[in-house]
Amino acid sequence: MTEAVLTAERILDAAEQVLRRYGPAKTTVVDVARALGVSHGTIYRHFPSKSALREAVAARWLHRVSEPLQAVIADSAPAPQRLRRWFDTLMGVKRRKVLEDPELFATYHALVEDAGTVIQDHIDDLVSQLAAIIADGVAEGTLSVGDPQQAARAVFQATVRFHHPVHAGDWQRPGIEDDFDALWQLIMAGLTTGAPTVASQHRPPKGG
Amino acid sequence: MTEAVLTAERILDAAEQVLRRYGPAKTTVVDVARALGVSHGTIYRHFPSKSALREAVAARWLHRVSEPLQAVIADSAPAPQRLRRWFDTLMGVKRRKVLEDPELFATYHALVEDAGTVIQDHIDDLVSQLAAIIADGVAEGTLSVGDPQQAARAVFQATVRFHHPVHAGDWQRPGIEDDFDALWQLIMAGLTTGAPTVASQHRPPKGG
DNA sequence: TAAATGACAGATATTGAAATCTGTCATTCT
DNA sequence: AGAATGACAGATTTCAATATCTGTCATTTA
Repeated sequence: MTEAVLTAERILDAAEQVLRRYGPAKTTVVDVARALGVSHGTIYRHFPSKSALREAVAARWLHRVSEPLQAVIADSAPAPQRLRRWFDTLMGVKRRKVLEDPELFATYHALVEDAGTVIQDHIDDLVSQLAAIIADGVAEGTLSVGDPQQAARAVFQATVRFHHPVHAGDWQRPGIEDDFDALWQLIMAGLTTGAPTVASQHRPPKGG
Repeated sequence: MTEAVLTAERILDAAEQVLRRYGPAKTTVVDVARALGVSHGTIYRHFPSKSALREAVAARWLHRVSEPLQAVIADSAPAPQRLRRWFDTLMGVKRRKVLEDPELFATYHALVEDAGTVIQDHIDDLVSQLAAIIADGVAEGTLSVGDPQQAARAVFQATVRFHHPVHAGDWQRPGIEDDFDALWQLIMAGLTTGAPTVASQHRPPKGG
């Protein structure tokens, strides 16, 4: 029946299908193998363990999130507009995913949660994209910050509620768009003030 | 043995003890009653249901968080300092709780999670406190924002990663203090720029 | 008579035996 | 030979029988 050679890619496709159907808790390697019409031992020729397979699925999913954002960076609009569009795109993609299929979204979130370094790599990627836009803004004079990399991290953290999956429940609330607009106003004000590079101006007491 | 009259307060005390010992999943009304040396039916004369009891425990816990922050507001220092101290206090309290007894922290977090309106009330309380400080700052000329209430909401959201319990895992990471300093710098820059009152300067496309 | 009890019904949780899963590897297939 | 298989051991999960829990209320206690 299935003529094509068995590749890691095909296994990932099958794994996605099965995960979509059974969810992250019930999906087994045997299920994935059955979906492909092979024995489960064969899967282990391509992935060293079940969790490696899950990680690969998670990584591919995250890549699908970060890829469309590259297009925004390539754009020639001024940095402030691109920055806003970058977030609108990021939030739009995630929001759409939750609304369309909350269960599937939860599935991928669970996958990512115990996927080792995959999340951190993804976040680093996103922050780098932000830093690139902010650096452009500094170059063209539309933004004014000391250290674009640091500013990018700060902006990413400030917006956590609007893109981190644990807050997905909030994304359907009524006032959420106004909330983001208010936050955006604060952030843009902060990014156009010409902040110094050095970090700490006042340290909290350390001991417990 | 136990001479004192049975009050709601005493039940809450006992419930806390039992929760501390058994965790939120294993704690039963029977356990709480046993700890007090009464029958479980008696508990229901003071609380209409188990979840009402849990809510009351959660509310009391949250109150213990928001109360010490009132002292910061009463202080006479300039608003920017008070604002920073307010956050240092809030984050300090939470951080200490997680470090001292992560399991107990998780217990209370679970309690609060399914405690109905209790969380929202608590957040509203905190944001009001922030708004008060920011309004003072505007009055004394050390801060400059259009709408203190809106600014307070924005600041609270921007700092979510540093006080929302779902992010507690991050609080022990090495760079966390620098992260907050960078964010704080952005926020303070935003709060001293004299932003307009109206919210939206550019709306994202709505449809999916 | 106001507060507390404890037996009860229906709902929920625990438990341990049986079934299934993961990961390995000697063997089979092409 | 290189790829795939499937039986196997130990770990994990399922499932149904059993026990416990929640919330009520007629009765007891002080």
